[in-house]
Amino acid sequence: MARSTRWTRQREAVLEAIQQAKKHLTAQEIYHRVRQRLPGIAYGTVYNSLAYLREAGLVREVKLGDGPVLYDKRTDRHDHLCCRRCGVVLDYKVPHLEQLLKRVRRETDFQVESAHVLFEGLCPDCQRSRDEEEQ
Amino acid sequence: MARSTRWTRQREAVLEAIQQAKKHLTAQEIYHRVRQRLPGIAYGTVYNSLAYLREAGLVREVKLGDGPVLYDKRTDRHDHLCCRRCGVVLDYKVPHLEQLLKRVRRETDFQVESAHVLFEGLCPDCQRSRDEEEQ
DNA sequence: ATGGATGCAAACAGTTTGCAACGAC
DNA sequence: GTCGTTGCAAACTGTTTGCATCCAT
Repeated sequence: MARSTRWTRQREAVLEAIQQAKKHLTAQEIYHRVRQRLPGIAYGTVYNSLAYLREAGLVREVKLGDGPVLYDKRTDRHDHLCCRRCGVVLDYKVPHLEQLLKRVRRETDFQVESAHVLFEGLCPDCQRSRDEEEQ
Repeated sequence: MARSTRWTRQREAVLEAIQQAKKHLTAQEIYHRVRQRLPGIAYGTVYNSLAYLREAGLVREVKLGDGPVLYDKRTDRHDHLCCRRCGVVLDYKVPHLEQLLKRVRRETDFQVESAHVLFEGLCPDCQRSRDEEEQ
């Protein structure tokens, strides 16, 4: 239970890196981007900042099962599509998820609080690449 | 692309450990259980066996985002409930998932092939523990 | 007898931790 | 001035890899 209070240049820079990115970033990618503004920042500080920002509800973690955790500027509940060939990640919000949660609560003894849905398949680019290879 | 062909004592023992377990096992748990039958087996061999069994469709990996991969004797498509307090994992099959896949295919450019749903909440035991603490 | 699988150990990736020095409050 | 945060490095967990030996075919 960290009782984090201080707003530092490092935390600000990490938050901005995530908010300015056009895609979901790994801690490593954040580290390299933030280093251009704060060349002295340490890896540990990036992780510390990410934990702080997550607890503060300013960013969200995305865990895909494979590879490192991704950091997402979008903080509302949503789901993801992941390309099994190139790994690109897109947002997608499963509709009426609350209905499914109610159903699971009814059918099981679990007090279900949330759900994460991960779709896997081929992104548009990789569909094209595969089509070309097959010709 | 490994072209695995040989059925060894080690692979048989790893498969049986998974099939006899009443819960999903980590590689470490499998290692310790198999060691009672084959005391000489190496960690690397457990991982090798698990990769073989997964490719052969005899076991399934369960990735919960946190912690090590779990191995599941159930090989049909299904989903999981995970307790956020004690980590216990239960199976649950989301109904009509194919309908949702079709919808996602329609609404996105992705060629969606599969989905994994992870529900989080409190298992019955942890609901009880929490109720006691609050009294 | 062949070469895929094993046992062992070292390497690896991602993340966390310990601690003295620093800086936000 | 306090004490939470930083930078640095070492530790840690889970998994993969390299290689000589072994054994399933």
